Amino acid sequence: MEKISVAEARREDAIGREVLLQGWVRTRRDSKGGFSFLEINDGSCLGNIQVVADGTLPNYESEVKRLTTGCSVAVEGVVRASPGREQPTEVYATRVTVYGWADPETYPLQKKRHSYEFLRTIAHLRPRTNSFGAVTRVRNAVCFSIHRFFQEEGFLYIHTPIITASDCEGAGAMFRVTTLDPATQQRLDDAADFFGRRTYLTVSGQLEAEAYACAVGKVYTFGPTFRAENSNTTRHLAEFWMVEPEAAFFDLEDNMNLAERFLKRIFRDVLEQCPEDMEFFNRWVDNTVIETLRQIIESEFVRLTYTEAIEILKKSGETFEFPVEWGRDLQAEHERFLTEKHFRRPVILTDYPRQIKPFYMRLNDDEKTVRAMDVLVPRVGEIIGGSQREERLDVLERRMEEMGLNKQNYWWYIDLRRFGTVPHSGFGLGLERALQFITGMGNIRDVIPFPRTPGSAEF
RNA sequence: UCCCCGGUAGCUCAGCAGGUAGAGCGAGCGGCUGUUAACCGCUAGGUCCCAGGUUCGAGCCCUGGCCGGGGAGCCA
Repeated sequence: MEKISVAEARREDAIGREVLLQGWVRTRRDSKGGFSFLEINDGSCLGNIQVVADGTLPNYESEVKRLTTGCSVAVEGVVRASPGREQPTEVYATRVTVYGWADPETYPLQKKRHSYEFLRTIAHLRPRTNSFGAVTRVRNAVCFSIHRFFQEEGFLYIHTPIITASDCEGAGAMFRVTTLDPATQQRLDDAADFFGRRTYLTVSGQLEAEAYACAVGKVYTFGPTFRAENSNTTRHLAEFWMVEPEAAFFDLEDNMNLAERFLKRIFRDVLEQCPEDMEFFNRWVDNTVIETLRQIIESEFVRLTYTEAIEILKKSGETFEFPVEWGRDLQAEHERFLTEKHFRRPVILTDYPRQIKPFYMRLNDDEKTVRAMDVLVPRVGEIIGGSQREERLDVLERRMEEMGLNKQNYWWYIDLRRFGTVPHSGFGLGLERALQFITGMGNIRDVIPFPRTPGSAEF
């Protein structure tokens, strides 16, 4: 008797083996022929294993026939070829043990489809559904693929701080971190606080990653980031996961090549590793996701400058709600036009006007634009944002002054240019945005286990 | 934060020109079947989001909240 997963038991090479299966009942169908069918799922794959529980089991009447959706069980039995059409194998049970019951009168999950809105209110139980099981497996595959890609490319995985005193300017509002009690201390005294200064949850590990890139060459961070923006959309979370590679001696060209290789690698891996889950998304969520990913893997990303994009938008003849004008940031509608209508594939925009980008991006010789790059994809919009960093001490300091930043707060960052400075580049990928794109899920709250959004931190 | 839309049974929703609450699914029970979103019958189940107001009478109209969804801005 060996303990195996549902995924293993569903494979034909399991036929004939005596096994132990453990999982949760999805549904039970009785046959008055004196036996029951149990569908068992353990999360190892999308599909269930069909268990045939015969009436001769000692606990058949007392327990097996009382099993309902959500009950947890152990099944010992033999894997056989299934005469049914829906599954290659089934398990003929020699023993069924109940771990825990799930009162059908109060158990919220039924064996029919639920709305995502409802499932969000039971985020602790929604991983037991097909949809969220699939999201969970795809998310895992993507994370693994991210690590594999960077490891193979020679990047070192580094850990940048979660609690930070530095503001990666332009990245949005921050959460304060303090041990002071606002109820008893009317005015929060930074010097008296735990760290002796004002601290926040990180909005980006980029600045710290640059320090390591400027020492060990190629690095990446992959961790949680926090934004206190009061934005309520299908594409924003207050807590999300971000991948941020940073590489010394990389110019923007190298950076774009890395980003393109990176995305293609993730998409290819997910199609390979999670075919069943991807079929599920393609069937029930968005019937274009698989084809879209395949096309992207095959095609080359379009690359053009911000200035060229403005020209295309102006000549498009489209009527936009927001005006298209050089020097203004592109709106969601503009990005969508480029990726969904004009090019119909991912687009990398580069060389944005300096005034709409942060201080650390490298200034071009025209003095008007910076070496920024945004990777835009259909439906989701900006999925990657990055740049070649400003490595020239004098230019960096000048730009900080222009933007009214206090240079003392960035003394260590400036040091990286003062001592042995090198050209370097990096970018950030929002993990959940990538997952939205891959799975077709419409709301970012449904691709992270326990979403944090303004006014909502249950669970 | 702004603009729309919504909140009725466990879930998804319907509800008439304001007249006192319904369906499907789910659940319970029974029937039938190597079944597979099973099928057939019966039964139970509701502070119609909350608080005011108008009215003989409010799920429906008005006011103010709360919650959810979509879009926008900001961004990843």
